[in-house]
Amino acid sequence: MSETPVLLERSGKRTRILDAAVKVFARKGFHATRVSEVAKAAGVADGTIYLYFKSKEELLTSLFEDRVSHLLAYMKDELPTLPTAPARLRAVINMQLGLLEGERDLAEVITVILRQSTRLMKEFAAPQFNAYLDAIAAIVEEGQEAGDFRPDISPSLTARAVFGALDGIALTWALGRAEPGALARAATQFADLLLRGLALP
Amino acid sequence: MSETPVLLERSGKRTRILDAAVKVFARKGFHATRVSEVAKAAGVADGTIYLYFKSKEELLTSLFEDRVSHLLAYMKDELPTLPTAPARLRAVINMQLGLLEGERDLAEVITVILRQSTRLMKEFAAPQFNAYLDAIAAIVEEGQEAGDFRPDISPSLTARAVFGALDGIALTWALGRAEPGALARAATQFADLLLRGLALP
Amino acid sequence: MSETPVLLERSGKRTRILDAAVKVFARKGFHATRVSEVAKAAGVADGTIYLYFKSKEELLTSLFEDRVSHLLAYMKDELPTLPTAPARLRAVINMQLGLLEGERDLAEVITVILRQSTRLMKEFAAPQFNAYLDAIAAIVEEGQEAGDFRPDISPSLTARAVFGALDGIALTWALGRAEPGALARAATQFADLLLRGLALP
Amino acid sequence: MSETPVLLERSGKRTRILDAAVKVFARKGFHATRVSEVAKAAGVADGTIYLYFKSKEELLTSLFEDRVSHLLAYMKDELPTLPTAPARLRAVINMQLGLLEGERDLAEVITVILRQSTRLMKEFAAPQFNAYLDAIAAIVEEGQEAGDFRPDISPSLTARAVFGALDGIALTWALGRAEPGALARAATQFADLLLRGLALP
DNA sequence: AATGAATGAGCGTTCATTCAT
DNA sequence: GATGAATGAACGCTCATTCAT
Repeated sequence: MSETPVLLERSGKRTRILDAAVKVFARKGFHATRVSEVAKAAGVADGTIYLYFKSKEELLTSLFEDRVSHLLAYMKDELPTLPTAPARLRAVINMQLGLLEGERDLAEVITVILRQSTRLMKEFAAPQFNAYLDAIAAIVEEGQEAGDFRPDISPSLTARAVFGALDGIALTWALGRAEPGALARAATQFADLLLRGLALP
Repeated sequence: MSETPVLLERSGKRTRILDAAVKVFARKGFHATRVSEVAKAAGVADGTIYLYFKSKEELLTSLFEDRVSHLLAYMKDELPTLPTAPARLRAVINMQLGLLEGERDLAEVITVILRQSTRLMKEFAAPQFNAYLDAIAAIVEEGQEAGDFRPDISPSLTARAVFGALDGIALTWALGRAEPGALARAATQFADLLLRGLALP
Repeated sequence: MSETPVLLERSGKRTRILDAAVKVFARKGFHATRVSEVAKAAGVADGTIYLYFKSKEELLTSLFEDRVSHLLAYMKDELPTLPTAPARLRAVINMQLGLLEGERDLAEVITVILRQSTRLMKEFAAPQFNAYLDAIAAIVEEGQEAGDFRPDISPSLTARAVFGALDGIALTWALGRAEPGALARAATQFADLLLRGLALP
Repeated sequence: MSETPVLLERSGKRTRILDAAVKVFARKGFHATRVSEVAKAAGVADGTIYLYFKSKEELLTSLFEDRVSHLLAYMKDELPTLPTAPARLRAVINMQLGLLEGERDLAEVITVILRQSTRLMKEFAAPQFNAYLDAIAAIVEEGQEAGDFRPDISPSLTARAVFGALDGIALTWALGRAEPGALARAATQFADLLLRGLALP
């Protein structure tokens, strides 16, 4: 009963292309991947990719946006409902690692591939990245004000350390160390480590 | 008996090329940098680069090896002389951040550029990276055995988190956030945070 | 028995496409024009164009044929009714320039765009072009036999010069030099110049 | 004894490429010619062309500039030394046709191929073309003031007609009509025709 | 050793054309 | 007939690498 879709999208072709892109990018890296390889993996013609994405680079961008949108939505909607800063911090940790659990390819794309396009990294990812850091720093600050966290540690430094630690955990996991399913356990342990470190003496 | 390399090296041309490479790679990224640009920045002809390095990729590899060799030597020679695991962990932190302090370009190359060559990342950097992680994990393990660190946290996880946190700190610093000179302060704060987190209850 | 085309044509869609093509070709040139642009300007779908024309090139061909058919018909039907060679030559001049007067786009298509497809120029336009030249040469020859024109000038050369001159006049007019409405005046002046040059001493 | 050349140019590689380009462009047209075909015809690698020319389009531009520079130089240096307007007009005619005599390929490039790149035609060729027309118009005007030419014919119209006629003559010659060597004869006849037409009654 | 002109494989992207609906 | 999403062949250009000097 529906009229024609707004633009293309009848079949899940866009989705198929994105799914193919994660796989191929993860295996070969961004620059070493030819657009025609993504097309073949997606089962579409080379040109079809350009009906859905402006360029190879935009394909990577869209991938990132598409997969991370849940995460950002969660940050906006769910986090504020948690009562304390420690709970919120724990939630962020679970979320960032949970996003990747079971999606090794995606993990590799986000931790490694995304950094392969300098332009993309500086113009596109950096702002989102900074916003994410700011959100974490805000939680730390609130915890300090509420007396949950020791006040002598820079929230911004903490944010960067937390993000980096999670990224590092995901990176080694993606590159093949650590057993599958380990991310959940890692999340708990890291949260313990961090919250203990942040606790008042 | 001399440690000096077998070939070339008289004129320091190899060094000039490496120095130029750090600068140009940091500014433009690995893939976006043309070999001819490095040549021009080093004041040599394009072909000359190939007298000292087998390929553009090997140029990046060599850069990494050259700059990180101090760090590895330090790990082998100096660390064991420190009496306790906490002291050794603190030293590693100071070292990794200290390597980069004052060398923003190098920091960017190691935190960002190195990941731009997938092959390099997987074949070359990963082993060294793992060795580094193992060294950190060993310290944690020793600390746990000595009763300095709580025993319920995976040394390997800790290693990855520590490396990632330091890398994340360096990354944001390299990309322009945080004031210059902040790395030293960051090192102290992070060490406090970490050691408190690791301490026995 | 009807002269109307066998297929299609009811809706005047073919005409709409041709009209759109003149405009777009004139503005952007043959190669720089995308079929989809003509389609959009004509208000039809891309594929529709292929119901009326076999290819982009045939679109240009048809355009030429369609617009020039009047001219060729005129040459066959009206010219012979004129009594003298000078009168016929003057008529040809008025006709060739008159065809374009008020149709700047068409003028540009014929003087410039037509030459942009080498194949079209050599295989399609050349024969028609030669027929046209021959017709002019015939007039000159008749004039020489009738004693109206000096006999020492090659009719074929004259034909080429006349066509070229008219084409050159139209070209500069189409490209923006010379005021609108100038073509009629130009026709008269050029006819004076030519007939004087051809006259017996 | 000479030092290294200013930029490349040791061998006549630039010349070889231009020579090859005239031939291939003339045979296949601008758009239908692949850069690799020009390279092969010139006996150089594809990439070499880009050491001498910025783009395929600039190759055509350079061709035009290179070949027409003699003509422009002649217009500036020699024409003014001729005593009367009729002599100067005759000289222009001989020159324009003489440029092409014996260079059928060049003739085709100038009369046909040059018009195949719309951008080139409008941005590059048009100004030079207009300058050329102005030069011819100036001669006609001088002739009128000196009483050599009838005053009732527009110099600018005449210039366009002359250029067009010569272009048309060259075009048919280039496309295969008219015997070789005919251009010289054509020049004389056309000059007679034109000067008679311009003469005072 | 040093040079830098020359090489040529490689690839992102466009767009005329097709065809399932 | 009409549509427009899909196709995939085609090509200009770049740049790491080589090698004659």
